Amino acid sequence: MELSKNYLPGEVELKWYKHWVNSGYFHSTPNDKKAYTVVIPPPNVTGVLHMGHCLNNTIQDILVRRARMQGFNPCWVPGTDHASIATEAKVVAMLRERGITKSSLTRDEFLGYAWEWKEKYGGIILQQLRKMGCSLDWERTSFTMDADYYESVIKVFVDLYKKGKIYRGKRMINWDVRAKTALSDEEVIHKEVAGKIYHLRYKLDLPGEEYITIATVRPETILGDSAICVHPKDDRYKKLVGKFAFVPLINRRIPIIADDYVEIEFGTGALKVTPAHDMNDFVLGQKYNLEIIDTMNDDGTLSEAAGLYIGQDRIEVRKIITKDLEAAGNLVKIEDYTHQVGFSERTDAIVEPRLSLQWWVDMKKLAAPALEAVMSDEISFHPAKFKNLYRHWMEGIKDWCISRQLWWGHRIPAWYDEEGNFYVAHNEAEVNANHPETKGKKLIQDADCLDTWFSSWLWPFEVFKGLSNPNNAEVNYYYPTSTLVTAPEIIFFWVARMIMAGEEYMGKIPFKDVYFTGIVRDKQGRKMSKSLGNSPDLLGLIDQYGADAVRFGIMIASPAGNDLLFDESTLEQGRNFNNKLWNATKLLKMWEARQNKEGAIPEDAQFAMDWFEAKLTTTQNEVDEMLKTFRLSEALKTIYGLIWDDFCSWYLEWIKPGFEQPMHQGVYEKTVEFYDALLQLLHPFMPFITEEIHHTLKTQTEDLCVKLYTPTSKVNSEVLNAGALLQNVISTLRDARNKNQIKPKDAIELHIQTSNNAPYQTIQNILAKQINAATIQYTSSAIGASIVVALEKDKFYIVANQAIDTASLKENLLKDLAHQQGFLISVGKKLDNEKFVQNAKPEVLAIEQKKKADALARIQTIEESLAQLG
RNA sequence: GGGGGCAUAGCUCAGUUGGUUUAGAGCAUCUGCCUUACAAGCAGAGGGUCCGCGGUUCGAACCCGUGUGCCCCCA
Repeated sequence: MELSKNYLPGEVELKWYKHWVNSGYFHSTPNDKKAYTVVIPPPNVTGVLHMGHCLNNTIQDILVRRARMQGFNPCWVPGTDHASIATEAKVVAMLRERGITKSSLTRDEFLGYAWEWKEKYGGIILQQLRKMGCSLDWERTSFTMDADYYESVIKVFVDLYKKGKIYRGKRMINWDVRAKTALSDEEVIHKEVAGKIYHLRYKLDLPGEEYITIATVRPETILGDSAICVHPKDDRYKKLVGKFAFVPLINRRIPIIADDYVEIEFGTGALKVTPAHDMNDFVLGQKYNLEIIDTMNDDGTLSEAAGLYIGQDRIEVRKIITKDLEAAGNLVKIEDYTHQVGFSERTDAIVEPRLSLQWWVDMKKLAAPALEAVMSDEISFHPAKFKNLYRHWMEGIKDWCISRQLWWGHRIPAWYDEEGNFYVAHNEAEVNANHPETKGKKLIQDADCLDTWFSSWLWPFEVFKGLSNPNNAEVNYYYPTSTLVTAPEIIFFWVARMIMAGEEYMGKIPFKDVYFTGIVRDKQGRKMSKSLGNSPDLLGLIDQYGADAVRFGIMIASPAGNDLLFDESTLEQGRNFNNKLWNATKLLKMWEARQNKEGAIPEDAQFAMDWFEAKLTTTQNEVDEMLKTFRLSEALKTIYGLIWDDFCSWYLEWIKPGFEQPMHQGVYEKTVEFYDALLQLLHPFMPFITEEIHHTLKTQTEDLCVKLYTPTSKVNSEVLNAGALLQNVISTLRDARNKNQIKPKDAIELHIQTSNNAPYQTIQNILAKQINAATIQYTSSAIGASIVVALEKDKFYIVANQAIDTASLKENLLKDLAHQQGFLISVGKKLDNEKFVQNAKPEVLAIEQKKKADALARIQTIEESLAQLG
């Protein structure tokens, strides 16, 4: 079979993915092997594959494939998240295109459209993961709104409510006026905004025309003021505390109070308190039992309670009220002022603090064991630096607002009667059963849904029906899972909460290791986002470079624990690496056809084989260690170097027969064996090409995908040293050739002056081939008219058909000499220091003494060479 | 405002309990080669005040303090 000039990934990838799935390699069922379980961080059902997914899922696939080849029973569970806000937004947009408004539909009608959308467009991302080669168990695809899953979410709500860990409370929440929904703090994006600060004077309830001036960035909220607050130590206002003032325009009488929350230096030092429309003012209001006047409707327009501007949007009102205040003589001045304003992550509307009845989870009770699990390293974070962040957050944890004013999601299982009583239960029948007084009464279920994270925190066990079918064989086998791979930005949204849910419902932590990936940024270091348009088209890249190259490119640029600066050039590097592998295959296929079975294996080939065997084993052990500690990028770099440099550039060249000469069968077979071992090592990172070449090399009895790693043998370090010496000599002599402008085609004669010929004799055939030497001889004295090179204690004389540039030779030797002498001085300083000799460990002392001896020997060699040059 | 992190070659990063030859790799750069696997390649080279300052130590890229500059999270 003729192999193509370059590697062509397209068909190969399709072919093998299909084969792997059809062979059932990715499907797992409990057996007597040890489980290695990974649950995918479920992408939004609306999602399309982006660079973040690519990184995240490549890492998971590497871990899972490696586990498979190590003899574990790996189970990687795919699935999607119903993503209530994002999906509802998509469905609303789809309906708008069809000329339907959400408000014209009943809840059931809307959900009908939503499911229709989900079935049609949802989960595209799962198809895309296949293109990347992800070895997911597709027979286990889960969705956070599957029937069983849905029931479990409800079960958890009811259970936590019964345990007193869920409560209903009027609290300040972030309100998205456009989506008319509550947002969690994490869904609010704070941005610096250039605004104005308004100084307004309030008439005091005292005889005469006296005023107090406050500063505010939100003049439209004065209609909801219930107090003015000053600092108790502020001399300007001390006499006013306990007195009253009138809110401008509406003349409501409000008290002047004192609290050290107020900053004396800020603004005028007097703060208007509007408990219904500011988080901090709300706290003050609670403390001083102030009236709460909610002046805003859920769409951001002013309410009846405002008294003025009813029905107009708060942003418009700001302009109008400013004019009216000015006309009324209450506006003192306006200054420019830059401050932080919260925007909705989803709709970009300015978020309004608003009082609302919401459902909350009391987090303090859940957080304690989850904090302990990470602090005690029962769960290990990689990199460990995230432990600090986690601790800080968990120690200051706030209650979790879990209700969302949406229809797509898990509906809150609470029912209200007409008197305003409410009952939490799994369903209405249960309410009637538990509360006989409700029978016959009209009950209405809470209209709101639960926060999406309230379902995803059950993911690691509910994908195995750990809650809907407790103690089933699967959850007992697969849970706790092994490793969670996720982005650091959802450490609180998701990771922390999964730990809590795991402890609460399974009585066990949900995973042993958490690997936090970096954030994918563009070349300029900007986070990739839709709005910036700096996100490349991943499927296009896969088409262009192949999935293996994309996986390579993204992994080689992903230092453990750091962000990844995505640059397409690493994909090119990946493609080139594919091609390198392909060409090595072509070389081996050529040798396969030219085998010679006669005679013994040549001595130099035997040396090369022994050396590579040792090198391979050493590297396999290194890679093993790196993967154990999640240094994936480093592991890939190591494998890349082993294949490109050690195998292709050194080993294959060392065993390469002369022009059109045969290759000894023993050497050929060993080399195929080596190559296969390399492919196996690389397979988790680049699954497609490795599988393809594995089968191209020879007829195989099993696929690489499921081929078990064999334990490594002991390393012969002596042969490793001999190989390193050979490489060093070759490089040094090639450098000398280059510097003296000896053309690659021109053969040289080499004379070696050494006190010990033996190490050179074993490698001399390889050496001759590698530096294009016609002859290699040993000498005990200097060779005239030659290029002299000093290496360690030995000297090399190159005789070439070429004029010798003594000046540049001398220059090189002098440079080397200066370096060695400088080194000698630094070593000498240490050894001459009595305190060093007294305090240093004996082995350190020995090393320093050896350094000194080596430096002296090298200096002598160089000086002798210089002397010979005259 | 509170908290966390980072700073080593042009770029991206290694550098494990302080001593492993006056710091390593990949990419990029430069020089020479179209050498029968590979120019998507081969061979070789150059390139660093380990952010500044101070301290601990016989010895600091590494430990401590401080300054500067970047990044992230929360308010």
